[in-house]
Order: sequence, then C-alpha cells, then structure tokens
Amino acid sequence: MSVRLDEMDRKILGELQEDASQSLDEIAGKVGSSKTPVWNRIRKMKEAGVIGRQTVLLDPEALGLEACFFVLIRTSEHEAEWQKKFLATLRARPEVMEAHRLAGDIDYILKVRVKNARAYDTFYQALISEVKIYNVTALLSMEEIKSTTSMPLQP
Amino acid sequence: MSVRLDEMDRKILGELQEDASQSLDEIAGKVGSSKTPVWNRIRKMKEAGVIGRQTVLLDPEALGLEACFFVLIRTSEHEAEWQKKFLATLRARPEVMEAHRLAGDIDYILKVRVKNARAYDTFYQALISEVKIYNVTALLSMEEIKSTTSMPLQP
DNA sequence: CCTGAAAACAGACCCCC
DNA sequence: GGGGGTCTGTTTTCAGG
Repeated sequence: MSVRLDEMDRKILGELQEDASQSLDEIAGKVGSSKTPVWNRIRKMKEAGVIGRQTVLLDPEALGLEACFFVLIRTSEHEAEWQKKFLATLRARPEVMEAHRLAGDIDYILKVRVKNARAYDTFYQALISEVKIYNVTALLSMEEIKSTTSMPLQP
Repeated sequence: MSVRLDEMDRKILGELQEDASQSLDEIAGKVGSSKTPVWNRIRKMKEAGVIGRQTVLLDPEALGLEACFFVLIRTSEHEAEWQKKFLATLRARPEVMEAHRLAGDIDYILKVRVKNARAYDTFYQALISEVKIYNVTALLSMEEIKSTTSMPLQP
C-alpha cells in the first residue's frame, strides 16, 4: 500500500497539509516548480489515496466544546457479536472523535469531545447501557499542548 | 469565546467539515440557501475564529506510517522550567500529533505516529534523554476504528 | 438580509519543449 | 517529465430590491 514519493512530492504534501486553500501557483512557487507538474503530482497522489479528504478545522472552544476526554476501556467480552455492536455504537456517536483497538491489557482508547463533564457522563451512561464493559478510566484533558492533523513526512 | 450559531451556520460547518473542496453553489444547494449568504456566513465564521485552517487529510498507511502509539506519562517534576522544556520538545517533534496535559495521576498523554516500533523506540529514547520522566506507558494501536476531524455540532 | 450580475481568479487540460 | 497558454468554472465583490 505504501507509495514511492520523492522530495518534491513531500514538499507539496507539506504545503497542502499546512494550508490547502493555497493556489497551485503559490504552491508551485514555494516548492520550486510550476503549475502543471504540481497539479499532475497532486492528481496522482489523490488517485493513489495518499491525499484524502479536504476539510476545515474548527475551533472546539468557539463551538462550546470545552471538554476533551481520553477513555481507556477494558472489556471481558471478546466475541465478534459484542465487538460489532461496540464499533457500531462508537461510529454512530459524533462526540467520539477517535477510537482505537489496542494491544495489551487496555482494550480500547477513545477520544471524546463534549461540552462539559455532564455531557461526558451522558455519553458514558449511554455507552455502558448499550454494551457491556468491564472497566473504564476517563482521563480529562486540562490543556491541549499540541494538536495537528499533519503527518510527519520523513524521507 | 463561544459564538452564537444558528441552524444554517451549523449546516454549513457540517458541509465544510465533510468536504471543504465543494463549491459555494453546491453547499448553498445542500443547505437550502444561495451563494452570497453562504459566503457571508463563512466569512464571518472565519473572522470569529470558528473556522480555522483548511487542510488535506493524508493516509498514514500510504505514507508508510504504520504504527500509532498512545503514550501515558507520569512525571515527578512539576516546575515551570521542566514543563517549558517538555512542551518545547513535544512541539518540535513531528511524530507527536497530539499532546494533552491531564487531570489525575497520569500527567500527559501523547499520540505518536511512526513508521514502526523501532521508530517509536528512537522517539522514546530521544524524549527521555531530553527531559526527566518518572513513568511511561505506551499503548500500541492495533486498529483505527474511527478517526475524524469533524467536531460534533449539536444545537 | 437576499438576488443577480460582473470582474478577478484559479483549476483543468491542451500542445510544445 | 516540465513550461506556458487557454478555456471553463468558481470566488469575490457590488448594486439594487
């Protein structure tokens, strides 16, 4: 699945990650090329699936989403049926921004964005009422030190 | 800091979060309005800081970033000087995609994207050589169940 | 506050080097 | 594979209802 990218491709990806509203001419200038080659490379990387959706980043504070929790989940259930229901629940809940299945004694980690602690509790109650969970630890974020969607582009 | 948004604003934000490459006409059609009003609302929300950067989402697998770790950190140091250095280190490292200061007995959580376990170890060694850390637990993601940049837009 | 038109601009695709 | 030009559609602005 991994694709071969050269230095120029990585520079273009860097620019797009930083600001996708730039024009082709601007990007071309910064990476030291011109419109058409940049456009062709972008098209190829879109086809190859390297470049995915284009989106805007919203400010959670401005939207009144002032609480962010990381939720560590241990479960005793490891059957396909249970897992299917659990995943469907997570995918259906917009406040779940990330969910990973883990290796080790903690089975899942979630990142949950909500208005406040009360809204988290509502989410938590809904979750445990839908699927059986053995143990839950919620870690409350006090400060977002860093948050980026930019993938590291090492050579 | 929180801004007043009506139903139309939230619909527009939803469309932009889903696909920021849509034309104004497309968005206007979907939200039941037309070009100019949609454009004015977007401009206002940008000025208010609700809408931030525009970016593209890259596929980590396609870039060869096949490992994702959540790192739980406990420290014995709580002085300003130590913290300053720690934050600077995290901000300087591109593999650190998220970093939060937490409430409770775990002090920090990081999300780290790397090529493989070996690359994580390199990062880990660099981190502990730069700042003193009391206890580190790394949680390895086996499967990204959900990952979205879309904030929940409840009324 | 919206509609509609007009001007400035950028993207998509060409052929030539 | 890169450079330049052209056509088309989109963004941005503005006059008027």
